[in-house]
Amino acid sequence: MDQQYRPNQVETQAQSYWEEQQTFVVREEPDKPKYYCLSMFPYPSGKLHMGHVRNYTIGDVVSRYQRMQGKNVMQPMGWDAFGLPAENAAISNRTAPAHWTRQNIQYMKQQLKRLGFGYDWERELATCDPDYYRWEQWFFIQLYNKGLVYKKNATVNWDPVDQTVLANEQVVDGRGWRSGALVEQKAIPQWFVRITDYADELLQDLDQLEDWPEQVKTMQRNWIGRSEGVELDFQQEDGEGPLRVYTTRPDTLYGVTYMAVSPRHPLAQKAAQRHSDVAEFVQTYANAPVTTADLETMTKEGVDTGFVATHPLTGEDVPVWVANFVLAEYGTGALMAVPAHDERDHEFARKYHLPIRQVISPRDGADIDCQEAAFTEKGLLVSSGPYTGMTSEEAFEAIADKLQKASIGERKVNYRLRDWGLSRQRYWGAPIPMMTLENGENVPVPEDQLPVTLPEDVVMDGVTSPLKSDPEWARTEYQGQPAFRETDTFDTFMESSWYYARYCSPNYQQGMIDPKAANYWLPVDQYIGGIEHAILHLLYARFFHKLLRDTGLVASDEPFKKLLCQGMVLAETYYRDNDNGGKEWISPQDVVVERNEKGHPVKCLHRKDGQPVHSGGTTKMSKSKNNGIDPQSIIDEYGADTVRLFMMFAAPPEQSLEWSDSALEGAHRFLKRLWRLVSQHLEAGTAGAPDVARLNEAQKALRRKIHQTIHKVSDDVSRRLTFNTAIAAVMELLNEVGRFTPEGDQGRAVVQEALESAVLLLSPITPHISHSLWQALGHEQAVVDAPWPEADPEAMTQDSLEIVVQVNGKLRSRLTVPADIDRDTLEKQALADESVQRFTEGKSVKKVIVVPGKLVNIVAP
RNA sequence: GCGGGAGUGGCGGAAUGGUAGACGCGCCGGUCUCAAACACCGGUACUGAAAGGUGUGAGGGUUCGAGUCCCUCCUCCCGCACCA
Repeated sequence: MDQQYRPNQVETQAQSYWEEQQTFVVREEPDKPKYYCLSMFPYPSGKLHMGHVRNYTIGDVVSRYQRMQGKNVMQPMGWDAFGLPAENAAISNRTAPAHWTRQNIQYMKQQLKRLGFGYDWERELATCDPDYYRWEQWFFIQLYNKGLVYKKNATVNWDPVDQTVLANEQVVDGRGWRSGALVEQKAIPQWFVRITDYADELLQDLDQLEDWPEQVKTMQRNWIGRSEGVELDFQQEDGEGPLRVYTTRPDTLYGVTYMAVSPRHPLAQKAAQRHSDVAEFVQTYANAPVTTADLETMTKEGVDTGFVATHPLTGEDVPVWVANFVLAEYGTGALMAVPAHDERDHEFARKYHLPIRQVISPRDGADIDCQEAAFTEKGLLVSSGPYTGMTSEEAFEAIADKLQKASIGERKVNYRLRDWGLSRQRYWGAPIPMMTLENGENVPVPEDQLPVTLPEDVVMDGVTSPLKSDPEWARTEYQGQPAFRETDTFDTFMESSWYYARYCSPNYQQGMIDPKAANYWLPVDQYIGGIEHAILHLLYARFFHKLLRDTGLVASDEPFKKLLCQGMVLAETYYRDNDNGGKEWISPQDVVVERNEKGHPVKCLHRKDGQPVHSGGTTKMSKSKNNGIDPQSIIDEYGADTVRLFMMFAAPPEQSLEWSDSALEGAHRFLKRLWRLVSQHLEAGTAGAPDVARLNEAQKALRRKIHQTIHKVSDDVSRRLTFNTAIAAVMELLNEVGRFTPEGDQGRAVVQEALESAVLLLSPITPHISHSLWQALGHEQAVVDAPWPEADPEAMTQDSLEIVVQVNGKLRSRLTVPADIDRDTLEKQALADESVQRFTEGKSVKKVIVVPGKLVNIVAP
């Protein structure tokens, strides 16, 4: 074999083998256990970034491992092709979004192939293809016919200069990113799907997802935000009937000292007509930022409407305020404020000198001062009329009953989750298949007219969607009468909510999903993607799966059995101060770090001019900080295996990963070392399997290490998904091989076994070099088709063990003892140990704790 | 603001309640070389001559034993519904 490791040659060779053999093309094989491994598909933004490389390497490692387990593995890939960036690129490059997108797909596909990922490319799909989105349109109509879709007014960011709707991302400090105009809120009719109908099931079924990270499930639970409370009326003369509020704490009803409504609440609007200060306030917040984050970080402000409401139990007058922190969309858009027992109400009451009335006291009788701070726990009722003395729980029931009997309130389950708004006023998306008749009635596009195709040959002016600026596109007919097409397109989350199911039968023409294929492959066994998708994408996909199930298209309840959320890819940042007070960011690849003799960094210099630069800390790779590393240049220089190995070794998958040029070189060095060890071994030809009975101690020890490594790596790769520790274990094995002197046939045989094991264990991570080395080690069958090695328990057994001896939990000695030592003997030996006695001298031994095979702890206080 | 994470040598990280720092990077020393690069071998938490002592963001607690579990706090990161 070649003495030198030439990654380019090795990788081309392996890749053409897979291509010729169609290694990764799969179909349903009912007799074989299936494994569906899915990585979140990329948005075709131009070229792969390091985050993609990380995501897809993890998926490929899992897939190749499962394949070696004998599974029928499907690993598909496709393109989340609709979205805002294509429109922006189209404007600046003067190309049509479709053209730009398809060009990017072509380039990125070739990059993915260069990285050696084992995808079944016959299943490739792009969401911008009419063959894909036609089924989405079809499905939307099914939902419409089931009554799960409805139209209502909802607000959007409106740029009054460009006369266009802006995405939240396009609003910077309350202004349109292009025009700079102050953004307004505008209510327009939009389509919604009733995800709240499924809120309870989406919540309940989280318990089924045993192999999802607990943190993701917790985030989804909180996002759905189920709460049990009471909706009740405060009589009110000035509005359109009583003022209805929702509360989870009816036990605090006697502590209500004011009411607060959202600036968009009808009562606020009414008060605005009468009082100029209210009008001004409502006006200010009508155009206020819409994101929840902005809303909730604003300082809490309000104004008295001058209206009063009547307390349903005491009959007292309660003032009604308008407050900026009341969410129009949650509950009834109005709340009863109990400043003594709610922190936000408390802060607001203190600011506007509203009364604070304590009605709950702590169960343990502790002294509290509600004027100083809100007491938000449940407890015992005080100053609450007939309910005084009850517990919060008792009072909840009693007060709810009372309100219900008087027909002024009822128990109500509320969700923080809101229905999913599907409409986007943009061009580059799937057209919503609806029409409006001249009488204003909305009707779905008849099925035989699907798909409603998006025209692709368009010119973007940067302001108006081509669908909206061309009146001819919308003009159509419905049963002989004139009709107008919906010019809004779908939220791109629609496409990414069911792509995993379409991969099972990507070319199926008779329907959305071929049930036979879907029920073989689904659910996805392992799903991998960024943590940033923990809530929205993953919740929408779970919802869609239940919709698919209820339409009879899939049989399972949940789409993704096991979930892995990988961390971000970070890199060091460097900068120099500009003349104009800004910062000039310098690529980490242009910076040399000088170190002192202890290896501590002392200064950072620019590679080109040798002048110092400042270190700006480690952050997510981004254009703005100029700290992105292009994967392509790294692949060109070191090869795909080195990049894959580095990515898997530098951090466990859930954590963020810091880019490091020298660690990358370390990964490359390791592969060169592996290559050299194999090539040195093969100078004397291949060797057969060792004869276990004839091994000497050193050979037995190396063989023990081999099987311990197989055991550890198997667990790391399959159960823990900690590829970093798996690689570390193989490195340890190779370090031992390097120290080992092969003597005779048996010595060479053990080395052969060690090298073969290392190649097999690494093959999911570095498949190309493994392909070559496996061949060189004398195998006809390609490594990709080889089975995963099994650890031999016999080889792992040890005759003697090292036991740690502690005195009062501190390490004092180590004993080498026979593996089958009994407890008493071990205890005696530990107590007799010289360095143990130094610490137990003059003390009485109270207790001895023995952890078999591990440690002895002597308690002698 | 709310919700979810994370904090361990000079750096990335390991330690699945039981030896803190595996493995790698960096650095130091050595071998090879005319020399350099590559490669290989050895060392490397801090402190101390040694015995030992001290160390996992800060403070408290549970335990024979805590980086790991619990409470309070600090810092950083992610998400917040029209970025994907």
